Amino acid sequence: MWFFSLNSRPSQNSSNRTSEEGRDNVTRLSEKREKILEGALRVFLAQGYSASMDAIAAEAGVAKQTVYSHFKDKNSLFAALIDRLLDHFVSAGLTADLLALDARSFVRKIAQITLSRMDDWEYVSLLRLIIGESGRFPELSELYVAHMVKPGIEKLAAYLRANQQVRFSDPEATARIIHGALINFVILQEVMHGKHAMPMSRERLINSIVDMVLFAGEQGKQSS
Amino acid sequence: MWFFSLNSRPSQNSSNRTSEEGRDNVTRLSEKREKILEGALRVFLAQGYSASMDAIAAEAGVAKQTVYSHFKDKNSLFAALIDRLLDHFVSAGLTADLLALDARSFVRKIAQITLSRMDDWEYVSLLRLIIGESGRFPELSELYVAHMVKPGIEKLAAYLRANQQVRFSDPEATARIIHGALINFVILQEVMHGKHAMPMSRERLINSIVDMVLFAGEQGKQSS
DNA sequence: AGACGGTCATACTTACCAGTCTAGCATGGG
DNA sequence: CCCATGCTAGACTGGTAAGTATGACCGTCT
Repeated sequence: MWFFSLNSRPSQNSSNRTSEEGRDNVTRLSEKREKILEGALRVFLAQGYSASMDAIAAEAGVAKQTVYSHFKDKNSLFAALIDRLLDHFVSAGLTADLLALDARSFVRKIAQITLSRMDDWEYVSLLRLIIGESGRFPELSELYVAHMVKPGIEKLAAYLRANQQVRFSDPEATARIIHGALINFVILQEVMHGKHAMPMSRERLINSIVDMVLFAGEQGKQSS
Repeated sequence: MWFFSLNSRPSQNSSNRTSEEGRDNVTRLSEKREKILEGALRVFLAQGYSASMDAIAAEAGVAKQTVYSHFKDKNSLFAALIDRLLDHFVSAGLTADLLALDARSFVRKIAQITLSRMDDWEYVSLLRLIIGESGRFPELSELYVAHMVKPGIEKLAAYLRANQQVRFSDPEATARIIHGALINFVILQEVMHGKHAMPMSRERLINSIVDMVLFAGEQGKQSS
């Protein structure tokens, strides 16, 4: 039905910004576009795809016509926003310096980073939105999987596989278990509002994950 | 805003079915109600809460007025349906005979049961619906957590805690890890359509979970 | 000054949807 | 036979939303 870009990055519009001197003009153009995207972000994340274009325009402090002059229709705006959000959260992935850590610290750090997103209203709402719309907009969740989940799990698996201290019999599956335990904690506690019904501290979960993974990895070794 | 029942179980309607001889009448009443609920099930699960009452009536093969004669409004119908669905899936929980199994078989069995629901379109759609509407209808996800997740995790934790063969340092957290790894697998593969982008067999995940949990549990013991 | 382009407010068109209303049809019980 | 009850089809009301159209405003470039 429709299509998400990502990868195809026209930066702003396909308009010709050859000379840097057109800055004044282009800047103002981008400013509106930016305001629209920020308004759309708040409204879409709060109300889901059913949010009205009037509400978005109002939230952005912009006339509805302006929204339609920057984005073809609702789908385009939505797609542009999701692209942007995925881009944003993808950049906050695991960096090179983590790879130098020992296995125990590495897993702990990954877990802490993943769970720290629980506090990010935008992340929690994005998760809810993507899962919720995954029926109507499969491309959306596929994009999420391809750009956020798959790379994350693969990097984690690659680390586990390459690690010399500990031998993992199935690094890919182990990576999925770690990722699943963490993301599901976010979904359960924040997305599904389970933190009151079944509270648990992040540290407690992290400690258990670290212990479990490390013990499992030591199956062939003798270590205290 | 509105309210889900569950617990208040009027079985069918609160109507008096004292004598089995009123069957003819009541049966026909229930038949319509049943048809409506089945239609609503298909349409709500496929399209989300935004599905139209006309579509539901059409799918149920029933006049719209009939829908409104059995259910006050859209919310009531939706609530009744969710109650019904939660009821249905809750009953398929872990039974007593599982508790007799040794730890390894127990965890494996739990995992198999949980993952077997991946094939159930209704379950996958319900998961998507509940998460997706958890912003607009927090009661919905809280009900899900209270009636399906919490009991499941608590039973699992209770088994782990009581188990004599293996010592778990934190059974509750361990139960959450197992549950998270499993449910997240369902969400990733089926709800978010990730099975093509990142395929993995259930058996492989189950084996890793079982190994991981059992090794972790053996930390204080010497067993092959 | 005049043309242009982006923006704004507002109104409009078209479509959909929740919930109601009406009038007719079928059946079963008195 | 008649009436009550549940059902049906379809029209209707009121409200909301996507997307378009209009006309006015304003800074910039020529």
